[in-house]
Amino acid sequence: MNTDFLTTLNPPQKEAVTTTDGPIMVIAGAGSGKTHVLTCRIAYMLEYGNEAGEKVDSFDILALTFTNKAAKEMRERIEKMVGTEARNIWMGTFHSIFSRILRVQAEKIGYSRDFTIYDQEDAQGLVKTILKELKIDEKVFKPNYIHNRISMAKNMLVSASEYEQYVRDEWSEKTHQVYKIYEQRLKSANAMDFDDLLIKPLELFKNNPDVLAQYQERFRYILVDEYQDTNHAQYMITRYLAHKHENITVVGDDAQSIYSFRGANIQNILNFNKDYPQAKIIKLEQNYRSTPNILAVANDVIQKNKDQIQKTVWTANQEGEKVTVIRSLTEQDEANRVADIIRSSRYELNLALKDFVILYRTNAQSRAIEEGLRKVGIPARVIGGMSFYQRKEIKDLIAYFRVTLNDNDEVALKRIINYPTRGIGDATVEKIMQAASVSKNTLWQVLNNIEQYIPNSRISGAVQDFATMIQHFREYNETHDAYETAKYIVHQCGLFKELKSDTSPEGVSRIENIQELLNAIKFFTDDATRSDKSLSFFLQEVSLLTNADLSPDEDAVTLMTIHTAKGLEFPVVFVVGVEEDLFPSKSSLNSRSELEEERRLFYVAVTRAKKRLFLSYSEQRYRFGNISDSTASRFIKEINPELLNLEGKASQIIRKHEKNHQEYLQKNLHYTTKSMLSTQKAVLPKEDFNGEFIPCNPADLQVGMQVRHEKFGKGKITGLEGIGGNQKAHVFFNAVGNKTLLLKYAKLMIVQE
DNA sequence: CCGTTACTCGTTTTT
DNA sequence: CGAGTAACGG
Repeated sequence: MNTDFLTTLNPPQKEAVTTTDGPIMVIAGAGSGKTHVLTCRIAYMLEYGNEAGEKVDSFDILALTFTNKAAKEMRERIEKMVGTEARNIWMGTFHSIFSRILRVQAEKIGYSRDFTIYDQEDAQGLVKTILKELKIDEKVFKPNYIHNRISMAKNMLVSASEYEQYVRDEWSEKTHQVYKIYEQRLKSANAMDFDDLLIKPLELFKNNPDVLAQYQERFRYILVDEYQDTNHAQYMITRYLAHKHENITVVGDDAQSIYSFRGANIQNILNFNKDYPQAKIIKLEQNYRSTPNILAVANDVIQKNKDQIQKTVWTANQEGEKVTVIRSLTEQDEANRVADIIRSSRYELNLALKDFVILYRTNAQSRAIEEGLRKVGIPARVIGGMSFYQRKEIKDLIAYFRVTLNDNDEVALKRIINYPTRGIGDATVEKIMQAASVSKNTLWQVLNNIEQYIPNSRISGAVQDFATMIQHFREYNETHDAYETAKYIVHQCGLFKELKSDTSPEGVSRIENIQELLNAIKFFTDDATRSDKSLSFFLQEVSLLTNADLSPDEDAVTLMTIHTAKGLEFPVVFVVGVEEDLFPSKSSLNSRSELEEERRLFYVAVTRAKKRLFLSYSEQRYRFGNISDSTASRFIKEINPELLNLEGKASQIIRKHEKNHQEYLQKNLHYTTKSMLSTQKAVLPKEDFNGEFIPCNPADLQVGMQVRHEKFGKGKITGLEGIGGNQKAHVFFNAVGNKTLLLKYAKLMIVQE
């Protein structure tokens, strides 16, 4: 190990690294080398031991990070310093670490270890189902609002029954009603939502002192990064675990607390020394990232906030340029100007495209920017928004995996029971749910013995077939790894066939996405360092992925929300849409604390920049399809004007570098973005049929006959099925391909050869 | 039962 | 403008 690393640290950094024992709070200003300190600290403990001179075992360290990516990077850096010992450290997000622990301890809290994790969409879907069942108007009581209230309650450790005491209006009353059933349904689905991954460990610890003692002993050294964004449940977890040894280090910056909307409590960091009166507080105030100008802008704005820990972030870095404020007329204009500046300054500063980032307040803003970059041929990578694993086709396939592994997964089951369509409609699903709830049996039992619960039903055959198919998947999975099982399911469940028949650009891209998921699973199964190659384990990992975790390494400009950019740095940063009502967001103007959070968000945005920073606003912006006027954000007005350059000199620089850009385009002509895929629908070719349309008697139809349909034109019957009113014909139409028609309604005319 | 069409309503931010 | 839902016709 390189023993010189201590000399690379400034005095407070060194203190943060070498003070190994007892409670410590490190206030790490933006760009103060926090990650470096954390890595050195862990390496130091492993290499030199604690203050008593004992070596610290890598298995005894628990490090909680904000994203899985941060954990991965830190682990790699530690491994470079101390070797493979680094692999034993428990390092990851709260959610991933405790889902791991809950798998092992599942039986103790009444779950089985194959429990499913419901993401936001799944959880909201369940709330919606419950609202429907309770006949509560979901137009008024929106599922996402109700779910949000439930989630907040769970974060605050208020159970469904305890929630009753907070009922004071119609909203809280309905929330209470739904909350109770929501919890039951999660339980009977053997599922946990994101909040449960933090609450259930507390339940486990409370009811099993021996288990708590075991983990307290194991995690002798606890480290929590981004402590300013922990919520109450996370706070309680750390208190429980640290209670015995009190070797807890929390690292954070109150000025960067930006997640209160999901329950983060800034008081956790502001009150740390009340919880641990003997705590040592170390402030890292020297910034190594940004120019003095950029830092001055950040400080100007943040000092308007009342609630904060006193600190002075400063830098010894070289004087840079002024911060440029870009003012545009429209959002297209804004996008064009950003694109222009990128294509000129990349040559002027000799930067790669991935050195540029464009940050915005809301995901919806990415479109205009993407379009502007695409026009001049600059590749862009949009992080977040609809991420890969949230796409419909991916979620559909994953729902098949989920049902295969956990047959009580209600949400996943509903999603796939009739997709691709197999004749089990809403009405039938409703009946099945009813039967399960009345008989107090699981959904799976009902499905498997459908005749017993819903006798003489028309659709029992279809339901039985579905159940048998899932049963096959389950058996196959027992003897195969994740990739083999996934491939088997894709081809057997009908999804692949369904998508293959769709030849539109979106259909093709869906097939590609399915293929990409299979590749990801293959990559997972081929990973030699993994011991568990089951589909179950793959799913567990996938459900906890975050935006920041997906990082293909092509050279492209990055677009993301400011929230996603937390913890990152870029040579050149554009903050776009710095307008009143957008940033600060309109909905934050009701309270001082919400406005202060917006200001912290602005602080985070500004402090991502190393060399150059642009703040951009437009005088007009599309909102809900209408153009509306906007003005510069109050945050811009809070900056000392001397730090700002109000007019960029974009145009001259562009002319100077236009030739370089043209050469670049020549070399990269193949470049396209996904957003270029057109969404146009297939247009039916006009047919030269002018005769009178006379529908035939369905009984006269035979396989192989040429027929004509009023809308679809000419086709050939490829199959007939069903009897009486339920008779269907499969017809291959020249214009639109295969269709299944219910002959009760569809009129066909026999074409005489 | 299924697909198409007409309307409504919304944007914070995410593990 | 676009996603998502209700209503309807085949």
